[in-house]
Amino acid sequence: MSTGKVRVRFAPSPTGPLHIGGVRTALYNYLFAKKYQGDFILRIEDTDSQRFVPGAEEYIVETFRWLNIPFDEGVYTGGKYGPYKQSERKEIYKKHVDVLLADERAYIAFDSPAELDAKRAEIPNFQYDASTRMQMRNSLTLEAQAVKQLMEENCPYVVRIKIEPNEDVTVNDIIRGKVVINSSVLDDKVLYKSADQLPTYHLANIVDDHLMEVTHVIRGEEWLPSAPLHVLLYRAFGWDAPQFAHLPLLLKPDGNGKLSKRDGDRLGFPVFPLEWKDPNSGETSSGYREAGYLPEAVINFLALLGWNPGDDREILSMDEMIAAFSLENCSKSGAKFNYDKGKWFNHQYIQITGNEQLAGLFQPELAAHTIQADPAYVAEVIGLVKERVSFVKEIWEQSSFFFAAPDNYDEKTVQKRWKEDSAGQMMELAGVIESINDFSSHTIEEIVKAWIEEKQYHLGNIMNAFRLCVVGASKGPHMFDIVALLGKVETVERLKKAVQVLK
RNA sequence: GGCCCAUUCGUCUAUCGGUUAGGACGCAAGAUUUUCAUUCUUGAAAGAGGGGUUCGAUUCCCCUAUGGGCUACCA
Repeated sequence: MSTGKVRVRFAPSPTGPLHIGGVRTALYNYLFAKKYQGDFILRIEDTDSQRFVPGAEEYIVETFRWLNIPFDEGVYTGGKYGPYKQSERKEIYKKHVDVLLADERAYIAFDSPAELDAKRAEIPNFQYDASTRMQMRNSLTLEAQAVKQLMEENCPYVVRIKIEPNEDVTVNDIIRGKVVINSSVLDDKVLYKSADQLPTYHLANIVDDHLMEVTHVIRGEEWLPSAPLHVLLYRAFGWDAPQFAHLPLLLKPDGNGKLSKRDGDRLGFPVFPLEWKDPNSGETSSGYREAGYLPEAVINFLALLGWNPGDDREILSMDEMIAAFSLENCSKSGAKFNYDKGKWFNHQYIQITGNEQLAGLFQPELAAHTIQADPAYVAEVIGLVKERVSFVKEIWEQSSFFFAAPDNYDEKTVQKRWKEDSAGQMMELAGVIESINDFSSHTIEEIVKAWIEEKQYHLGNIMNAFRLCVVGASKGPHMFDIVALLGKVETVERLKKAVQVLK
């Protein structure tokens, strides 16, 4: 069937913002595909018309655009296996359902939701399967004539798979090994829904993966229980099944259970890649992008949650991850989401990101403070403060004094650092600064320190007072770097202003 | 309830029968420093419990416990 080329897909459902766990699943698919020079496909699984949320599809596309994870094929990208949106493949599914029906691998069931509920209430642990199907209203129990008539009367029906009982079904999972489940515990799953005349996930998934020549199905662990059903479906069609790999889930940082939207609200961190405004409730959920994360950091962080490169590296570029990726190195157990580590990753990536690029990302923050500054100057400022921030938006609190002179002076610092003779010394210092011609950090430092030595002043006292005057608080980078960047005029002005205010 | 999956420092993980059980985040202490950070060094910190198999189990098997997932005309 296939040419041997690796083909994997990410197949989200447009029912809301993409969960960060889904992003990780997509990432693993991408890494795997690229590792083997294969194709990475985006397929939209919108077979649930009830839960469709407008904007969700665009959100998915925007997410991977931001993360710089391109699809080789799929919705918006195109490709020769389309359409890539399941709602546009109705006839394909219908045709395949008919094949199953003709082969008696599936049957038609007329039981209404109410009848099913009644049955469930009546029989504890009721399951629609070989042990119960003969008590129900379906094409197995009804006369052919009756079935025909019901269909002509447009009586709602579903198509169910006919699972033969008592057979051990084996799923070979790359991550977990052999998983064996007896077919008797499986139920006759609905393959085709009457409500919206669309297939369920199970049918659509198998048909599409086969038709799109998907070689490896890499998905979340929540699909493991239905994998035997999928194996049986492939067999019913007479197709070879792709290889399966079920990824462990992302769990809550505290307590138990899988990571959910609520955990983010509760613990104060995003669980979505991008900010999302729910069109129905109007509620807004925060996203990693808006929280100031760099896409590379999010990717690196997520990649290491459930996978390791086989050595001690923690910071890996996309190319390095692709080269090192293997499903065998994925862990079997769920990973608790550790936000602190994510923060650390972002700090690391801020350090290796160019100042000009960071300056661009910092622009909105500057604008919010009504600051207009030369991009080159902003980049230089960022070069001085980047090592003390973990997020782009933290740059402002570390660098605001580069853009405006302090209009007040931190009280505690004043008490601690502003001595009796500070005012006089600072006026003297202003004079020294004014006399410097080569205004480089190094030269300023040399001259100022020489002056301090000559006057027998206490280095700490002078420097701390100096910092208070220029910065307004006890923080910031190397003092002479600040002064050099601020320039002579501005520095002297700030010294004089501070002396005036602080007496 | 039934079925399936999992279980190494607080967290993410390495170990593919023999190790002082390694790394990272976080935490603590120290060093550096004119401030705040950064950085560096050091430290504390783990094989769920019980049976086997084996000369030898964190590693293989079984049981128990715990955690997780699934159990819809949702994906």
